Amino acid sequence: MKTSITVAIVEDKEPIRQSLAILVDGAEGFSCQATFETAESALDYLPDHCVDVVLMDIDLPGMNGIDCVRHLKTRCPNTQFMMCTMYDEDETVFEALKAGANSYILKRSPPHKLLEAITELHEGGAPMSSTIARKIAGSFHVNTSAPNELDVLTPREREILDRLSKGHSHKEVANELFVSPTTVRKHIFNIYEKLQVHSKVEAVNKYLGRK
Amino acid sequence: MKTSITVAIVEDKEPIRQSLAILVDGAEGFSCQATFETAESALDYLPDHCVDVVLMDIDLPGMNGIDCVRHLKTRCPNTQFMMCTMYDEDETVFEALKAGANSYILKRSPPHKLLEAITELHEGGAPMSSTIARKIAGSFHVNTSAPNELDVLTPREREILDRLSKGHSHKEVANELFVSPTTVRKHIFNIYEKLQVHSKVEAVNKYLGRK
DNA sequence: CCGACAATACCGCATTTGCATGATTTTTAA
DNA sequence: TTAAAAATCATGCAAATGCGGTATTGTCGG
Repeated sequence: MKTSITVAIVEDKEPIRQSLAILVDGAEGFSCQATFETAESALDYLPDHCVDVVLMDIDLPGMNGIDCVRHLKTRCPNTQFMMCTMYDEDETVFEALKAGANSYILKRSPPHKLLEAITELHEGGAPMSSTIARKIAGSFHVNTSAPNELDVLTPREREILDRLSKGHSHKEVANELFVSPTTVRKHIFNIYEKLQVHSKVEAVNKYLGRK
Repeated sequence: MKTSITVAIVEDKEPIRQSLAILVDGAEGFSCQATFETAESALDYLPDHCVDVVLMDIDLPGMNGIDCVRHLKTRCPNTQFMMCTMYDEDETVFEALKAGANSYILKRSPPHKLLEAITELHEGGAPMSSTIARKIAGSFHVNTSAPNELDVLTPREREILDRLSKGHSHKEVANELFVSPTTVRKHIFNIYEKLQVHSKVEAVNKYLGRK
């Protein structure tokens, strides 16, 4: 007989917490080990009683679910965290992933989907509600049709800018490329003109695509 | 009667292409509009005959599937691209997402899963094979247990570093903060010592968390 | 109370950098 | 083939920067 997936639930609203617990505990192969009303109580208990999966609400009184995950993840590295919330705002999603969550599903998902997701999470997947998954995938997309400012630079200029971006000085770049420092300075001057900037930091910011 | 999801397939290996086409065309609600052996032939045909979903192999002779997506995405903005490949290497996955793919599944997925994924993709989801999804989610994770180098900085130093990161000079920062330029220089000097760097660009790189 | 630290400020020096002007050679594109 | 663009190098100046030392004031924890 294979052992059940152990689950904990962090959710402040009584009825939801109860029904989640009943759903999990009633299903074959799942075992609800603990439920918490607050992030603080979860932080108190879970580090000493690690479970396989934690269902974490985000909108909690006091500490929110994301910060709770951030703290727990370091103490329970083998626990998987499933954010379980009403909202699908961009920032919340990405903050949760940064904090260490491996799954993000909306509460409106039907019960059987939730159990499926828990299983998938435990088996090494990262189940996401479809709108969330689309957001995440889309966040990588870079619009190639929008002409990149850097296109106006020549390959040589990009080469030099790349080394500047690593913190190298005029002289260092000159040595690396086996050219005169004055040549490098000339290139940098040209780069500044093309990018409409007046210092290394500004140029590097544009190069690395941060505003 | 609702219309079928129109599909195109780009896959160089004959048997796989055939069986995918048969699978898609044979299923209720799906219609395989075209199949291609190469990225080039797909680029030639698809812009004038946009479909709902394209199943794209990555490892193609000539142009690879990722570059093919990059080009097609701008011409068929409403088409969804599903990368469909044997491998799950990190770089490939992220390059595909950057190129505009919304889904990435491994060929070893069973047929019914593939059809499910096409439907989910068409309905606004971003179906991923579980190992892929985990990679993507994990790519956001920042290890908070590793003490942040920036923690050694005082609030004032961070304030100054933040302005430096925007490309401001000593003097500008001094004016913004209503302190003497020499004070700012002293702070910067201290920052350099704490972060073990020797130039603005290096300091800003550390501040913005880019190596 | 005292020591540690943060924030403020100044002086000075050598180097780096931003900006201007000009020139030669090679490569690329029209 | 001819013109434009890119890459190379030089000279010079003024300002910005990196590095070192020193000093005053205020805050905070032991």
